[in-house]
Amino acid sequence: MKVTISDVARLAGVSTATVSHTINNTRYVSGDTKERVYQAIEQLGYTPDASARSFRTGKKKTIGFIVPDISNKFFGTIIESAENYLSGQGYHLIIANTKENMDREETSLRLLTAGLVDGLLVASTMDDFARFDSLIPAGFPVVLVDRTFENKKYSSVSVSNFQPIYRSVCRLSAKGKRRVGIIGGLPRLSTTKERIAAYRAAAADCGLAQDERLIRYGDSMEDSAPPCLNQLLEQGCDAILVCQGLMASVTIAYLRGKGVQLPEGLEIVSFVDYDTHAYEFYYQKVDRIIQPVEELGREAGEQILTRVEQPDAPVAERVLTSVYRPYGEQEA
Amino acid sequence: MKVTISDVARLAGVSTATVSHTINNTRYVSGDTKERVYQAIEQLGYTPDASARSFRTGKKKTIGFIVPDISNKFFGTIIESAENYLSGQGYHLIIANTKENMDREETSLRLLTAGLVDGLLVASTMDDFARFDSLIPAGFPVVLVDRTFENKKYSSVSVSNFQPIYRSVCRLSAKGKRRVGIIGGLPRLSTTKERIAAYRAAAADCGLAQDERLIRYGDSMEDSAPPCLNQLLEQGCDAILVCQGLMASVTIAYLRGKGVQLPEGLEIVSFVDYDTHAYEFYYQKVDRIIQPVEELGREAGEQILTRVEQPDAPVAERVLTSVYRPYGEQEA
DNA sequence: GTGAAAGCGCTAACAC
DNA sequence: GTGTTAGCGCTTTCAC
Repeated sequence: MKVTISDVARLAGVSTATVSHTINNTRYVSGDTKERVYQAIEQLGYTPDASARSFRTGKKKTIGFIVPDISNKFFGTIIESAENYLSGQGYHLIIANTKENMDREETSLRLLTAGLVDGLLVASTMDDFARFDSLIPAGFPVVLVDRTFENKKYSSVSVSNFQPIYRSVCRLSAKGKRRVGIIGGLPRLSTTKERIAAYRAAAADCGLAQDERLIRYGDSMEDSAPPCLNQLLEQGCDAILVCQGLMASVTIAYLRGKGVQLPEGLEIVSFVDYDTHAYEFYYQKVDRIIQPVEELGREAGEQILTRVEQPDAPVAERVLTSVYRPYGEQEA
Repeated sequence: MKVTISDVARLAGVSTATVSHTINNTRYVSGDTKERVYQAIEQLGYTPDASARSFRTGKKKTIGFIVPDISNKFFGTIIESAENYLSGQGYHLIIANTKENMDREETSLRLLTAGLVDGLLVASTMDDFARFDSLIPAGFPVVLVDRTFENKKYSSVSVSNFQPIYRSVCRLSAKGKRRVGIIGGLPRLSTTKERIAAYRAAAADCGLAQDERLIRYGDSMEDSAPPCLNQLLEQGCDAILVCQGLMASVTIAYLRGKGVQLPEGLEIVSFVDYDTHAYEFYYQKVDRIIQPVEELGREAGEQILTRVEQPDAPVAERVLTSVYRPYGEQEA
């Protein structure tokens, strides 16, 4: 049968309170008593029951992370980084995958806020803040990751992409490009909106063609890139920005397959979701916008623990910056 | 404050037992009573507390998954697939990342088996079965994923790689290749051992050079491939097998960077960890061994629930098969 | 068809 | 410096 704290107490000849305090270092216990307790624990092979403990204390030592796509290396890396931080702080990580589906997100939100986790990290796929908000119990610790809402009720950790997008459009313009296209992610996401806004602003400021047909939206899944790309090529684009890592990889591969020479035939600016040397070769003719993915994950971990441990702390909005790295330029 | 089952009972004018049974459909409740209970629940915004429930029942409705590298798309996809199955069955997934570190695995094993999860999926990085085994409480449901041990005490879901490796070596031999090299993963892993064994058997059977210097081991991280590759090129290899997806991608990129033409300059056989069209172009000159990654994840999910729900079921050893796809051949 | 009440294993007042 | 004990919120046996 299961070994409980009472078994240990009995064998050690002390009370359960003493055993508990010994284990948790929560009040003074004499060296001698400690010794006997540890011996009993050892002898019985006792392990405190985590669910009894969390039931009693109300602390689960667990954080939930709702992501749109676990198998996407961008999120995989964020998860890794968050998990690394959290496990170091004695927390566990529960993962829920929404596949960019709002109903799945709703279900996960309901399940995870029902006493399963102490706090929630969410890379939301919702377009509607009110809907999202209605699913979070009052006072429940939440940190938005990567994707945010206009409403700043919740803490967030995100990446600012305005500057690198704006800058790359200007550079393309200076190089004489006139029809610059862009492939964004899902239109409802804050990240996409921000990037498209930067693109629009820069195109206007630089006097480039402003044509809605130059703006295409994918869904960040790999198969969505080629159709967008074809449409942009039909529009006679001389340069294209791709706003998401996986779509960018596919785009580059696809262009090579078509025999398009980079950068002569077409200039590409690409988001890179993670830092890797693996595709350096493929990217060496492509301007890159490199997101601070690991920092995003760690920061998300830090933020959520702050909220869990100090629920009344002011809402924090942390914005990290991407690095813009034109091809040919050396790494810093 | 928190709304409990007693609050609901009081408002509905019934006992807590009735509320519980109504929620859980666990004994007959008259339509009328049901109605009142649901109304009270609605009115109070009651949600049953998950940790009280799991404390009481002993069931956490949660499975742990210990993986060596979350950010690796191979594991990311397995996790996604397992999570998809498990969430459909009402289970949650807790992730722990070991980074191929045995001590981290030990820590995770200890933490997760201490009443946090109902069962454990493990893609172990341990070389020592005894050590692994000693960390699992008697009768605790465990399913080994991808990586197995000689000892068949635990259920497992893995991929058989003997056949595709053997076959590709034979084909290379038939094409006149004489010095076929191989880059394996971590030497201690069952997957690596199996692949190297297949390579050795085939090299011997086909009368190829059997030279230990043709066998190199990486660590499945991307930076480990180039050194291995350089050593093999120095050995005058005319063909190379790469046993892991990420290392294969790097290898192909690296060879292109060096100006090596595939397959004329060097023939490559590569493991592909996941099904993607993204790199079709890069892979079109490379023989591929495609692992059934999604099936691996789903099967792992099924197996662990079987063990959780029927702890006395016989140990199951499920071996899936990889697909061998020489370049130029169409997909089935 | 429903209720009363006994705990699950642990923590943390409170008491001495 | 340590013990006693009251629950945390829920499920489930036993009773009617």
